[in-house]
Amino acid sequence: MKPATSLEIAMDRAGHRLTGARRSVAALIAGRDGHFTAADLIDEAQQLRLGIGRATIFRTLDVLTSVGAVERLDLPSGEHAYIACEPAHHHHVVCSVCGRSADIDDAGLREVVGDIERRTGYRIDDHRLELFGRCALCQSRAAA
Amino acid sequence: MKPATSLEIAMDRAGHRLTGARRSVAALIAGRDGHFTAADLIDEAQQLRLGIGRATIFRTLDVLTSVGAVERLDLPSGEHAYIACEPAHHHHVVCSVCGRSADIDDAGLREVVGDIERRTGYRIDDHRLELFGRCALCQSRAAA
DNA sequence: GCTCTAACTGATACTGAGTATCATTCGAGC
DNA sequence: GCTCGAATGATACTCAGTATCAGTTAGAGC
Repeated sequence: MKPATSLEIAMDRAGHRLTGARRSVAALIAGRDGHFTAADLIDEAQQLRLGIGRATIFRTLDVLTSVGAVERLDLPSGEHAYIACEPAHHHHVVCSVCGRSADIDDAGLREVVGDIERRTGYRIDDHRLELFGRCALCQSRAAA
Repeated sequence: MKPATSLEIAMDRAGHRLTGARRSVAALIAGRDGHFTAADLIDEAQQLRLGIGRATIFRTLDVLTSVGAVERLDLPSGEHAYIACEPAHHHHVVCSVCGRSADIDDAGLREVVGDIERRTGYRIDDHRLELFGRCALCQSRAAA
């Protein structure tokens, strides 16, 4: 079988098999707009009677994360959520009302990190910036 | 009883009682250099036979977090760790070798956030920046 | 198309973090 | 000292995530 969605392509390229279960999970993720938790997918799979095991969903999320097609983020509540995205270094702005998110590139953060390295003496290998707020739509809805 | 450490002062100020258990937990935290997990504290309390329950340690960490004397951070591994710090908005650089951390102030991030707001249309209420790398000491050790 | 095999699967059991409950204890204001 | 509500430890629970394992399947090589 040939890969169809970008999630499937990403798994295929990395040498992972394209099984029925993985396609189903990819489709569930592709049908989502904002971020989602593993529990969300498990619930949905159960409701749709896809016959996919809990463990398989976790495993598929791991694969997609390692491939870079999905990124894990930590909500302020401490929950672990996932989000489908392009496999390049970037960050997310998450709307705390509707859950939708937008990708942002480095946005001048590289300079900030360089400045911090200079001031602290640390050599920084990795960083995560997560932003939480309200998207334009939810703002105008609240104003109305 | 009068509060002694800064952690105790923070709890006292916010109107929380200074109990024996809370003092013990505060002492455990004060005796730590870098970040730590709830499990670390529970283990240590058990080894020292302090007679503090698991639940109490979680509750005390909650109190300290709500008071701002301790901050929760998410390690790249997905673990939840805590770190004692000043109750002002700032970020952390965490050494992935020794676990020690340094506080950093806004470091020009405010401008980056403002820029992102302009470009995405989001109104950003909250942000988290976490940096992981190696501290100066661990770098020179690795070089030797 | 058929065969073969390692990768993958679902079911199940397990672990470990964090929460809820509840009778008992205790800090601190009077 | 007394009082009372906040805090406690023990216990049981929930829920996310992992380990195991026998059975299944994708897809490469023929």
